Amino acid sequence: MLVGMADRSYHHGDLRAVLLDGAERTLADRGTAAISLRELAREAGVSHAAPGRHFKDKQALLDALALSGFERLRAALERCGPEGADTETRLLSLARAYVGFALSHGALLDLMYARKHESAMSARLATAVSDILDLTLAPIVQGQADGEIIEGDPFTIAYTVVSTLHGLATLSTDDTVERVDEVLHEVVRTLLHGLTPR
Amino acid sequence: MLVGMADRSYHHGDLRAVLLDGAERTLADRGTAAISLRELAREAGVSHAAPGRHFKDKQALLDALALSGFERLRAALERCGPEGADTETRLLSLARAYVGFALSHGALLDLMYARKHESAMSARLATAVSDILDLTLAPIVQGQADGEIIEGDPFTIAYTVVSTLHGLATLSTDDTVERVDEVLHEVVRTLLHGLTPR
DNA sequence: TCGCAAAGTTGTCAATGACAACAATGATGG
DNA sequence: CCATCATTGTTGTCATTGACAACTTTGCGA
Repeated sequence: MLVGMADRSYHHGDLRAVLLDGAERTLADRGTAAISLRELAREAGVSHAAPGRHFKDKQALLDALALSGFERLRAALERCGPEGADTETRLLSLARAYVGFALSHGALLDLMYARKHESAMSARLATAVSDILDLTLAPIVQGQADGEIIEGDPFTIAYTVVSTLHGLATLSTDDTVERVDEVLHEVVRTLLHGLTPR
Repeated sequence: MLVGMADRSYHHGDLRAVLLDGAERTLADRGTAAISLRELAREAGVSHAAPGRHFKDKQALLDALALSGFERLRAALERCGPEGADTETRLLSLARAYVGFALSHGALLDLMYARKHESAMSARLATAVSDILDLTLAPIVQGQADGEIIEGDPFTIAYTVVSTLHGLATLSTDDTVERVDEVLHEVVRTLLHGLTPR
């Protein structure tokens, strides 16, 4: 039985990652409150105190999970970026990626933006949020260079865009994918052209 | 000692409300995980099982708290509405109220939109969200009637506006009030006039 | 190879949420 | 007026949990 090296001796070798995986699964289908260090330990085939070697706290594990979420969200946003395209295409692509992440990792997104992280970790999380902001900054600056986006502090504009995407992603939970994509188009259109008649 | 009728006999008379108040205080300064039914009971001067008479579950208490949050948010949005004003003024007012709520009740807002409520309660919460949406629908419809807002499904437009406000409110936690108000203006301006040059 | 740090183990403790069985209270209707 | 009975609170108990302390195994590097 080489399956997943189920029978290791003493040293697990990969416990930290296994704990994070298990925590994310529990988070996704039973919520944050259902995450139990002891249960994760049992599932990993390890003693109840073993998780303590990798996470000083339950909160430390949640923080690590949040950080991992930010890294994956950033990767998804980076991956989706057609750099050469026009501003509308780029924004639509970003919006789809963000909302897509929210739809498939809703509970994780909640955790990522939860206002309860440890102070030591919150600096790293702030950096992670800032990285996300930077990813939307690029299309804005490019758009301004091309004359497709109005003048103004690009940081503020990017913040506006991220706010909108994040709000949309947060609210897009119960609706169907079709409905979400419809609203998503409208949101990007509004961002670019506004609500007032031209 | 008549202070707060500290010595009632057997029947507390107001336990449910006291528990909710205590839970909200704990939520605000120590986070959701720190809410303990037993601790709330102790603070209320009541036995450890008494909360069970009012909330079948810890989750039931959290759900009730979320619902109360939605009611207060709705009240704040209703209260702020200068009905006669132009669209920009109304939207700015709504945005200030929403972000103001987020700044003073951040953890509660997280709880309100947390993806983990009981199915029985989630219907009521969905209604609460829908009520909020309705409040932004009014200015949109009015704006359309006045020719200040473009044609189009007012529900979709309102959804867009709420998304933006909610995203802004969610992200406006660490920043200073001045910064928030600056971004808030930019967001409303963008909503109305768009990011592309005219 | 010796020593030591990393990683895992057992044992324990107080706190918690949930539940069951019981008691006090006060409202209602006969 | 008072018997009944639902409401609300109480005590007792249990399994689970997070945290910690003390100890062991492992493997790496000086």
